[in-house]
Amino acid sequence: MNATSKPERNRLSAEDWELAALQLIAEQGVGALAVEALARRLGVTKGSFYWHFRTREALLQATLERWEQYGEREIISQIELIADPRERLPELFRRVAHELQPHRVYAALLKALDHPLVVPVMARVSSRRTEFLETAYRQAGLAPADALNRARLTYAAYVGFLQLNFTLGLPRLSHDEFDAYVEHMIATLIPA
Amino acid sequence: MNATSKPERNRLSAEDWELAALQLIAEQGVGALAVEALARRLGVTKGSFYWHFRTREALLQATLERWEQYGEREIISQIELIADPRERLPELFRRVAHELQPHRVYAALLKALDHPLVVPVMARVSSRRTEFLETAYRQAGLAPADALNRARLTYAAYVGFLQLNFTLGLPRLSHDEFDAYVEHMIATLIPA
DNA sequence: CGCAGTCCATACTCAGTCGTATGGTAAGTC
DNA sequence: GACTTACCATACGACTGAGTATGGACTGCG
Repeated sequence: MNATSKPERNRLSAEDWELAALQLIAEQGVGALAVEALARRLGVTKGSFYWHFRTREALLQATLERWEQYGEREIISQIELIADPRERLPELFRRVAHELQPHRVYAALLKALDHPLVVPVMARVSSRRTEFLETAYRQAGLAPADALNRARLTYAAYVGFLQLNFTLGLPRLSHDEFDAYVEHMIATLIPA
Repeated sequence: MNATSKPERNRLSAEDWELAALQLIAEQGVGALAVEALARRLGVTKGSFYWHFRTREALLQATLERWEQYGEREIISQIELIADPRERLPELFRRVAHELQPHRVYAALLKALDHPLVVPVMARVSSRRTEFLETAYRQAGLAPADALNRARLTYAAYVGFLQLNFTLGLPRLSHDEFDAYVEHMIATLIPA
């Protein structure tokens, strides 16, 4: 983290390509992940790329794996430290609502679900998160069957919100409106 | 509707191309909408296509417009006939849950939100539906501010469900599980 | 019958992108 | 100081898919 941040005249590593690929995906989607375009972004040519990766798909695969591993567990592990189980879900909602960059990547990957490589990754990540929600709902007092469906509903609402207000830029919520929406979600989805 | 249904040796019209394009989008997404592939599907060559449309984008545009106009208003108009306003939302949920083909198209379009042509169409359709939900929630007794947020939450849950269980094929719900999920949605989102 | 308009086939051009082949340069290593 | 290794540039081949040019076939109409 000391000298490889800036795109100066440094040599590149495979990790640099993966990070740049993830950023490009967040900005323009998986479809825009072209080898030469990414090389131009990094100030080099294709020759560099094909030294680090065997193919374009290999880069995408490595990038997705990196995202799947490093993308989660910051929030989830913090939430589990909260003592009162009934306080975890509201706190989770509010913390997630204040993120930004992780949602960008996730939203970009949602738009790339026609690509066979991203489907299993998104399936694993989404089901893990849903399972986390399910246990949280159970700890909050919901019956097992209700907890499962409530977790599905909650995560579906999250995904749909990303598509509608993030990708689609639909209602263009103001900051206050967004906060009110989050509080409405909490009041509606979380058992009192 | 008498002789233009079957793909026999008939001549084609622009409408035939648009309908075939919509079906192909529903099956394989917008990215798979290629001129020659669609021509093979219809049993002709590109020469036919470029007589009816100036470009590939023109076909996509026309197809999206057709979908936007003819895609809705079947269910919505039927729902408005229900006398008791408090019965409309549960009935809407259950009817929508029993559809299939419209969801296919909508889900395919959700995956194509990186294409600039589909964004405004999806924005219009989605906001119209959300507004319909908002008035329904108001008629069901919710306060205006709550009705708006509840409508957003409901439609986001719908969109997210499509992505997760349709496109992603996530939990692979059985028929009974799906019905239970719908009833859980009704119990959670609709005021008693 | 002949002609014009409609619809389609064939054969191209052109641009974008993946992947390869090969040579070049800077930094270490003995 | 020669030699290896890591990284990159350049040039090329091949494929894919959009769009064009042009001619042929069928149909209705005078």
